[in-house]
Amino acid sequence: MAEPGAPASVKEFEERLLDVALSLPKRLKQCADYVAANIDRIAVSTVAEMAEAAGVQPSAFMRFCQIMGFSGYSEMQRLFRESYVGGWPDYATRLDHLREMGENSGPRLLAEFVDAGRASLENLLNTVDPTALEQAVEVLAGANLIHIIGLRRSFPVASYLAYAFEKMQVPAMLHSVAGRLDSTSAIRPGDALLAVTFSPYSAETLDLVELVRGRDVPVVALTDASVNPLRKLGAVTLTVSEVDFGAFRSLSATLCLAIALSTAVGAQRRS
Amino acid sequence: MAEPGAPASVKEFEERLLDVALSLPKRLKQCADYVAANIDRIAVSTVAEMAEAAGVQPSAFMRFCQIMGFSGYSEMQRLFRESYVGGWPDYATRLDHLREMGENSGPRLLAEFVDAGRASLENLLNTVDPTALEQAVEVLAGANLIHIIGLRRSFPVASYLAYAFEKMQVPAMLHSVAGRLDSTSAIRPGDALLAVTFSPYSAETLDLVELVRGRDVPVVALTDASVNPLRKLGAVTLTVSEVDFGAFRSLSATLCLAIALSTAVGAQRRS
DNA sequence: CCGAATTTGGAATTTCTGTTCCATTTTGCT
DNA sequence: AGCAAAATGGAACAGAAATTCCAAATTCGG
Repeated sequence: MAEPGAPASVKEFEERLLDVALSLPKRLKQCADYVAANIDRIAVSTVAEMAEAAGVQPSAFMRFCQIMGFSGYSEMQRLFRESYVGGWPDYATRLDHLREMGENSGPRLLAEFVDAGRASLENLLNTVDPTALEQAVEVLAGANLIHIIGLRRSFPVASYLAYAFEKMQVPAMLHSVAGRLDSTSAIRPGDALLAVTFSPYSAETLDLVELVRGRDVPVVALTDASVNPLRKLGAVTLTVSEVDFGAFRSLSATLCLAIALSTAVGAQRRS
Repeated sequence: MAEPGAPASVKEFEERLLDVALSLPKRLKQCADYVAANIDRIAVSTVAEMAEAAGVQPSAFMRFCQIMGFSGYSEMQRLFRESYVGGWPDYATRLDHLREMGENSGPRLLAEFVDAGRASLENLLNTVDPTALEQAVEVLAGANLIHIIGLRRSFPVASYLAYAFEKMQVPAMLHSVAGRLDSTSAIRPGDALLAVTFSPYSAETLDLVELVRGRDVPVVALTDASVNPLRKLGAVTLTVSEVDFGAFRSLSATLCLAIALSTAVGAQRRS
């Protein structure tokens, strides 16, 4: 029953996985990736479930098990069922557990930020006005070229938006102040500006918004709840309030809105 | 399928168990007692195994399941399997359906991404190894200068890290390939490299990791759970598994980990 | 102590899951 | 481009597990 080369522990299993993963054809690599990311599911799932979740046929998953050194799925599953040591605590208890750790230890901070992030996401659905969101999608989908600006803390968001648009082949341009190369003349009628800014608002961003409004270019703003100058300038404003922990603000909610926005724009363009 | 009076959570199950346990005949009481003491086995055992361990016939155990309000063992087991994996529905297929249905309105997408983000964050606590995290903090806190690299999809994360370190006055340098200005000679002994990369891994990042490993500079990698080449190169690896669906990858969990990591490093430096 | 009701054991049945096999497609090489 | 080898998808098969059913055993009231 126990194959000669079969991993005898979860650790051995992981090592084996690393070994073989790189030289695997497409479908089998999918299995390896899914298993790596969801290793704890093996104990409680059927082949059919695993295969579907990995996006392959059950037969492909079987082959994967055999490559890992087992006679089949059942044998592989046995390894994980046996090493299953009583119910993993649920999210809440795990969180509590991590919180009890040392003051500023990494795990402790992680628990706090995860919690803050979750709270932010929950809030997000309440604070974002659906009408404004659809309006924003409309504006951006109708633009020839989408200009994106976001500096300092907002820069990660801005760069993510640029990446997402590029992926969906939506014409977009990321403006930055690197090297003081303004590219303001690239912003032309028919375009739109997507500005990301949070208090304290950077002057460069506000200046740019003001400038393009003067050229009748529509502006969509991703910003926080405080009353800010952007609304006055006639921007479609999407409000995000992040729950912060300590002095640091997670960007979970902001990025989530950014993905939703860019995906919606991409979808609308296509149709 | 779902019986009207069936427990919908492990908690409800336990309550119900207490209720019925006293008024049970001998064999069924045995079942109740064994289940009470080994509640976590339900997820990974067959009826036959449970029955034998409880010292009864399978049919007796079946009757016990029915008394607990389920249609049979399978239904009871499903409750425990689902609670074990923290049930995150299959977002890949869900988004697939969304796309097929042409349901791409902004608000609808936002709700989906919020949900996916929340699940990712919960999962983060499972996938990140606390020991590895502390090790990573150790390595980075001890470095003279922290070099950060992350391209394409990982660039937002890398730039966020650079911003956070700067805010905390931790010496850090963001490497980019803009203008093909490699700054590899800036990486010197005593420094550390923080690499952010997700499948498909960019060659530039892998090359840089390999290069600095040759100089005995320690590497911390923020990456996904897919089996990847970084581990082999001796990097401290922090794994995040997030829902990946083409361009639609949320970065909620990744950024959360990034903040926790950078904050912890900042705190450790100060002390 | 007898008889009805309840509980129990175990075999028969059915459903579902793991596994295998082979035709078709894809990949890699000359 | 054409061929051989490898990989893949899907359906058919085998096996194991859940479930049911009923006869035998036990319990309990009279």
